[in-house]
Amino acid sequence: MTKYERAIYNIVRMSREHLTVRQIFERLKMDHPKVVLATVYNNLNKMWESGLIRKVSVEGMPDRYDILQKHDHLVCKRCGKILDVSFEDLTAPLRSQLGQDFLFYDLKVYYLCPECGEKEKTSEEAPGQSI
Amino acid sequence: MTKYERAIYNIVRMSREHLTVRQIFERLKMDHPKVVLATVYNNLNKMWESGLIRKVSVEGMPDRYDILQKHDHLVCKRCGKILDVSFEDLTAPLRSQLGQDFLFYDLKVYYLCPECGEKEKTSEEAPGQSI
DNA sequence: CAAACAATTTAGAATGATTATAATATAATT
DNA sequence: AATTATATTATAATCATTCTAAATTGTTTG
Repeated sequence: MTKYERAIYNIVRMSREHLTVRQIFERLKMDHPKVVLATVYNNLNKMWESGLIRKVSVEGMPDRYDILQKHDHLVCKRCGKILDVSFEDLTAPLRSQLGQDFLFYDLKVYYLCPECGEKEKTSEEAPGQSI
Repeated sequence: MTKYERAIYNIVRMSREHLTVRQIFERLKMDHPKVVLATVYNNLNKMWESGLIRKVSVEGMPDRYDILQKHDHLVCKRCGKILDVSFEDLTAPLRSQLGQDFLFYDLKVYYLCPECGEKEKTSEEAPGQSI
């Protein structure tokens, strides 16, 4: 592991949030002011390809990264903020319903976070919804 | 509904695949050669915001659109191709585990499609993986 | 240690997706 | 028909991401 790879990995690992590439870059620059955005992309892709980190995508927003295996996500459909949650494991029932093996699954539950729930009531300019 | 809105809606509705904006644009141009990409974006966003169509995002790929409510997705982790599947409904158990109401959920199961499963064995240049 | 080779980083250009803007065209309303 | 509102066009602008080639660093081996 190179020094940047390790540093990026630690930023992703230590963060309670789900960081975008740009946020990771900003944090990395605190300790390594000369680093360049492409390096962050290179290392994130490398670690993603090797399965070390996970990419989380929410429609219309840049991908985010996290590290913890085995958890699900609670996503605010309005502001896109993500919380970790752990629902009961679905691997076995999904495999049996699918009738074949698979690699992993991704479960997101969309809701309105407390702040957005408030705003939604008044504002007519809501960012949008899914499904 | 304007003529473009209706036409775009029908393209999304009729397609067996999950189309990207660009694919929808290409199909729309067959019947309406003068239409412009921004119109496709405008109408898709409008229909997405009003809940008429659904946006499906897979990490690292442009968003795709579909129409059917109430189904899940089987995604090839290598090429990103999406198939519709219907697992048993999780609304009730998720709500009770979460302890609160939510808007909807999104369940994706990642696997290697037959073509990619083959390639994976040989090629050392695999596009990557998640989790 | 030094030469040779491999891998990483940099800088910046290139590509793609999406949004914003202002002008024009179309549709709806009085 | 005149007025107003809404959609569409044609760009330009903005982001996110990838690519390229050169420079740098790291590793291996004579």
